[in-house]
Amino acid sequence: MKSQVNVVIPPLADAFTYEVPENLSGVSVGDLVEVPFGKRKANGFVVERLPSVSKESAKFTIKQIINRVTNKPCFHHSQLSFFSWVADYYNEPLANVLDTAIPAPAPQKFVRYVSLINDEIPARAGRLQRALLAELQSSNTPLSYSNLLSKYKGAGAALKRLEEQKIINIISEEINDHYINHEPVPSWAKGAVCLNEEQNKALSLVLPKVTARQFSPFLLHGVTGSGKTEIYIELIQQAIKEDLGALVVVPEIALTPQLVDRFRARLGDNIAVLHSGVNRRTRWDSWNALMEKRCRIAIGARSGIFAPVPNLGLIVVDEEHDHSFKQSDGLRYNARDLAIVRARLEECPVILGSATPSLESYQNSIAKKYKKLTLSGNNSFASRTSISVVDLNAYKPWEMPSTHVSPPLATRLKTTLEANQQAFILYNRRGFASYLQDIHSQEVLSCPNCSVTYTYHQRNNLLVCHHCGTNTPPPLFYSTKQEAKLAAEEASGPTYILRGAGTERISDELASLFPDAKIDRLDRDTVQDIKQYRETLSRIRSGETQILVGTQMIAKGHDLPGVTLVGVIDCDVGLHMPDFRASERVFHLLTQASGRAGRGKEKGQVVLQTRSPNHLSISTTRTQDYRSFAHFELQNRKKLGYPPFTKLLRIVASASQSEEALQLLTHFRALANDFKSTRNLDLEILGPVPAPLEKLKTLWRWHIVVKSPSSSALNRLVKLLREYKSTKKRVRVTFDTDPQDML
DNA sequence: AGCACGCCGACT
DNA sequence: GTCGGCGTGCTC
Repeated sequence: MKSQVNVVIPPLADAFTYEVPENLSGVSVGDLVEVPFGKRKANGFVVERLPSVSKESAKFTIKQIINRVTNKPCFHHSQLSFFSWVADYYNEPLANVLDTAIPAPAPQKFVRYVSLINDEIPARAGRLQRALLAELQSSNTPLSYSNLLSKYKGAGAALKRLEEQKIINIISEEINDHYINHEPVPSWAKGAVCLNEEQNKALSLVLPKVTARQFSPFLLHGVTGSGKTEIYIELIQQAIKEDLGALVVVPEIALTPQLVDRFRARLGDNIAVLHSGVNRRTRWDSWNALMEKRCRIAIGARSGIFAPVPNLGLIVVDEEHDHSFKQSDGLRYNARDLAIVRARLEECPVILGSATPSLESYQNSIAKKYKKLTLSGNNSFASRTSISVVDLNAYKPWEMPSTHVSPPLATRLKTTLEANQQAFILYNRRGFASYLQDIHSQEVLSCPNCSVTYTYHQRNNLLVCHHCGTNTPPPLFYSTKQEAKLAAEEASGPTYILRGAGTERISDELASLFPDAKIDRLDRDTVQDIKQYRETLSRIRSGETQILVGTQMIAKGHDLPGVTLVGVIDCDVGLHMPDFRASERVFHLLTQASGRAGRGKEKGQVVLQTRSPNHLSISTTRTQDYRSFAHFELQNRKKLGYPPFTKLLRIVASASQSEEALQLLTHFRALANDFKSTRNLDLEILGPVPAPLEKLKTLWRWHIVVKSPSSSALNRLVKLLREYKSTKKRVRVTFDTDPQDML
């Protein structure tokens, strides 16, 4: 009897029924299959085996699956409830969730070995055959086919003949262990671990939950260097002992070889690493090793939350405050939030760890939804690092050693360099100048496709749009007002002057202040991929770089003992963004950056330059007072009805004709109002208004923001509005559940 | 997402 | 007369 299965095909929402042909009777849930689909072929995931063959429906004839794309399933049946939850919560087709979660299959790879099965040398054997047999006889293990081929010219035919004569055996073996790291674990990562009292206490609260296989969420609030990683490792060891798996999710940028080495040193090769720098083959092997329990620990970036670890004993989300856990296109999921959901479904403990917890998680710990664990590190960081705030309002321009470096920062840089120590200089803006402005008309040069100004980049002498990448050579411009005024007297027309700054400019200023220092830069312009990023960091580690200038990329949790000074050129960057999370972001950034100072033997120093020294984000960074920051900011959020006290839904419509986008959203607004009053729901509907980035890549954008204490009310609203989505094809609509930013 | 169908304007 | 623009609808 032929069986039937339901198949979902990205990006479609419906499931389609297919018949399983007899030669593919092994097809089961989790398989990726090729199916005939209309007049073409498509790939889809088998999500259901139908209990009995449904009676032939008149609506369509059921077609047969053509083939399996992979020879084993891509996910476990037990993962489906999680995938379905995700699909429902974010209102995306299940097929798209699977498409996002599951890595692209890599073709199978085989290695061939040749072994001797008969010692007799056939009389008719030629010189080549005899040579090959001699080589095989002298070896007591099978030899690599490809090695023989490269060593003996034309060996292929000879080996084939010998195989036919049953003198030798050629065996194929699948290679699927690319996930294993063969590099030796560096010695610094090894060494005995001794947990302090605080760590032991935290451990003792989580361990029983691992053993009991019980859902319980923890917030591990541990300052920089307080030993969070050691706790994770201890817990994972316990999980492994009990034959359970473990899943660790960290921000891509924090997933360094150093971090992985620390895990490897203690947990051996039982680890699959998943991040964007891993090639397709290795990623696929890792996925399958986890599927088949050859490997029990997954450590990955955002999409690692989907890793197929059976019998989960623990989920860890490190640096849980990080915004990169939210995917900002396609399936807009948040890996940190999904960690909680998955832990609940799998019934295991989950730890969210951070030195600066997100206000969402912190509020959950106050509300006793999460159990709070605290590592104060015995205040080692606080006592070893001094943070000072420099009020830029107190200096006249001519008192500044350079435009953006204040006297206190310059002094500390000088002593740091003299002591042969290293400095991080944070300026969270790329490029050389933020914009070019005409001194007569005040006109600012901006991108033709987006509603943002062009940024001037000196390295390639181009005006660049940071949103769509458009670039163009700059017109004639001047660096200072004096120059510009002088030039304006001689010529008519616009006279452009550079305004604002970026890391490129800061790097320049430092080079003229400290001509002998080795200065490096770390931002999206200098590192295009993970490899370059790591190279830049290793130049710091080796001591080659003395001053590293960079954007927020330099703030992530690396342990760089030589860095004793962290300077922030302008803390106010990002403070006045039209976003209710601006204060929180700045606080996180400043605190994380401060944490880079003094991780080694020497005492650390942090210099925060600002024009608003009394701003909460800056004053609490100086006093290292997370608690005060969180409580003040939570009060604000409560007053204004923002998360964590409400849930948000953001609806963005974009179109080449601005009015069309607005029209659709006006219609949506009416539908939402209707929905609200007929169902008597607590929804606050804001907009439509132009999105803060009103024009992006030639499209005009409008948005609606809906606030509600009930996420299910928002979810139902999206389901209702999606029905209408298809009516206007010229307008693109995206629904963002729990948006991280409003741009 | 593809791919086809079908209905209107502009041209070898 | 056709060619081709894209709006609409369907795919087991």
